[in-house]
Amino acid sequence: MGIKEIAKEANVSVATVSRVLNGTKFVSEELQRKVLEVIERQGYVANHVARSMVLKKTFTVGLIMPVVSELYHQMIFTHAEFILEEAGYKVLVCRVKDTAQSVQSYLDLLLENRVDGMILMHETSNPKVLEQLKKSQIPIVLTGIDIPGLSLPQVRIDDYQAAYDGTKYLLSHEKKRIALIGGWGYSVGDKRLEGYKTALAEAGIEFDSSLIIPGFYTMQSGSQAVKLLIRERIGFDAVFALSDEMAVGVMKELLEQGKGIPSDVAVLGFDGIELGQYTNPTLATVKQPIEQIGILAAERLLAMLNGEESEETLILPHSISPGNSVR
Amino acid sequence: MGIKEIAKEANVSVATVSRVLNGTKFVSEELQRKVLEVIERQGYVANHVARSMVLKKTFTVGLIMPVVSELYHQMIFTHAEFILEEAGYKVLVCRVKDTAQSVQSYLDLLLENRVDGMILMHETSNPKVLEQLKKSQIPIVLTGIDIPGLSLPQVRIDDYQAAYDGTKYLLSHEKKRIALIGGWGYSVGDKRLEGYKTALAEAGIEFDSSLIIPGFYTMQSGSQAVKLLIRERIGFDAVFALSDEMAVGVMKELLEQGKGIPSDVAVLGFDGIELGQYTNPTLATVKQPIEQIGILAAERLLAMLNGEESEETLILPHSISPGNSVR
DNA sequence: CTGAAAGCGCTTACAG
DNA sequence: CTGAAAGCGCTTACAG
Repeated sequence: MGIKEIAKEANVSVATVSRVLNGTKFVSEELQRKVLEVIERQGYVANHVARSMVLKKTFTVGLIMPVVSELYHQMIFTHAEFILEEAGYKVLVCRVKDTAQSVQSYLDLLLENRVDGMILMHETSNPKVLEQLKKSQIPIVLTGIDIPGLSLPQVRIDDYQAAYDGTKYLLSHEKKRIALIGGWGYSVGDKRLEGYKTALAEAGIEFDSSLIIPGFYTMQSGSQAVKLLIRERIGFDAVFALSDEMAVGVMKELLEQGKGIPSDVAVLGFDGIELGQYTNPTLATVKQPIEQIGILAAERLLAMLNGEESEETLILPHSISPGNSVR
Repeated sequence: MGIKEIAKEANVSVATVSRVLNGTKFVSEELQRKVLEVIERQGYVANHVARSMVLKKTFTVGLIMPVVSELYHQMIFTHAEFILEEAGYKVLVCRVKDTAQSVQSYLDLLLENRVDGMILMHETSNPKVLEQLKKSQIPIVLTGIDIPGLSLPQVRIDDYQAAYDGTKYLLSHEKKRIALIGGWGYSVGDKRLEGYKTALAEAGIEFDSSLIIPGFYTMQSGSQAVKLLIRERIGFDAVFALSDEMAVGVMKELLEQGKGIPSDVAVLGFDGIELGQYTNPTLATVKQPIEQIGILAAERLLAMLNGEESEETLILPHSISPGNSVR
């Protein structure tokens, strides 16, 4: 079953078995053949948990991500995983369902399981978690998020600028009453709100807080936001949803309420997931370089896993992706 | 750093530290307090890989799933994970990108990492893999799939019947030329094809193989299937896409080609993911009990992890979920 | 090139 | 109730 049995049956030492298994040292062809033969015949399966214990390395990376904007996060994960897997790492995914408390427990979980590094895609302001992150012994890269005051490397876009550009885009289409749907109280959302405000101010349009609607970055919450706007009789000629998934919900609800898109209401999304090209109408959106974010986050982590230091923030370019929802 | 340091500092044995850590045996309040104090002060983090080695249990479940029909598989994963997590298990996700070879290597990976059990959502016909699955020492439950000849427990719907019912539904809406898009050569797809054929035969409609289009269960491939049908001038008044994601691609392409849905072409999906209610028009679909599949698969696995035997196949009921894409 | 032995950080019979 | 010690399945200096 174990290396010991293999060794005995092949008439060699466990050291030799270990060496042919890992190719760490030269082993004579004869012994190699003998060992391999026994391994094959016995159907021996190496025990990586024992291996991890002595190496103090699990070849596992922890990934903490929120359960909203699934298509966006999933795509980042997909690209990051591809790189990590190629480098011999597996990934332990933690999907944060609810509150900050949950980030805490996932962090503990990953640490107890001795992941070699972490990709963090979920913001938190929990001071205890922040403290833990700060004195983390393992490399961590923040992906798509910014946790101010933490000197960890980041890979993301400039959310302020992106929202500013998105808002400008809507303004350039003669929109005056732009509802903004997003999650407030977090760094990313708040920065985007600032970008929106700045663009409005520059256009000489007064900020109206009744147009700022809280959303949970799900299709359903996009739909609810529109319901709210209409129920409260808040006039609006555009919706800027801070995730494409919310935008999908927004469009569905608008159509259901008999509104034309974009004739009555223009809709602009955020993220640039594939789905936006398959909706009817197609979705204009502020596009994040999703693939690049995933790849670069993984590569950055790998570099750190290989001993490189990094605190650098990598800001990737966003762009406006046109669609029939804004015209 | 380790339990040994904690023990020394608290003036107790490592056994005692282990006991208060795990609550496995009664420890006097005084020692307990002392140990806890040191643990807290030192910020000790338990090492679960060492723990796993001696316990021969990793509290990890492996999940092998395809990278297509992501929203469907993701939802099953979501529900299964919820149950598993509650029971103290974490899950190691393997997302199969390409061929059968890849299932093989993921299987090896999971076995080497000593997962306690596995949920398999990806079909395979690779004989070596089949052999490995057959003599698996750990519990495995097949989820949403059927691998004939393997006496492993399954949780899924009756794919034959579901496709039969879906086809009947389209037929009852006076559709005569129903294109079927799916993946052939696999158990699930082939069964659905049989259901389709039977329904057609019962309705006295001759089977036309030019209406059977291969697809990869992605939005893009749904779109391509429609392009193919139109390019080849194959007349059709309905499309039965064997995943909702393909159906979304189908609808997008139909609209783009100026076809009315359902006036010119009715579209029926398969799976019943949330997105179908957010498309325009809303998607009629053959609905799988996704939540139940996920939950029951996880519960079944947990039961086996607790020593229960099971080879039972659990067939869950499907249903037709109406939508404006079929009227 | 190969092997004996120590050690990775825990858990748990076994004694006391 | 508590502790000394063996052992989980590996890797790797250290000798030879």
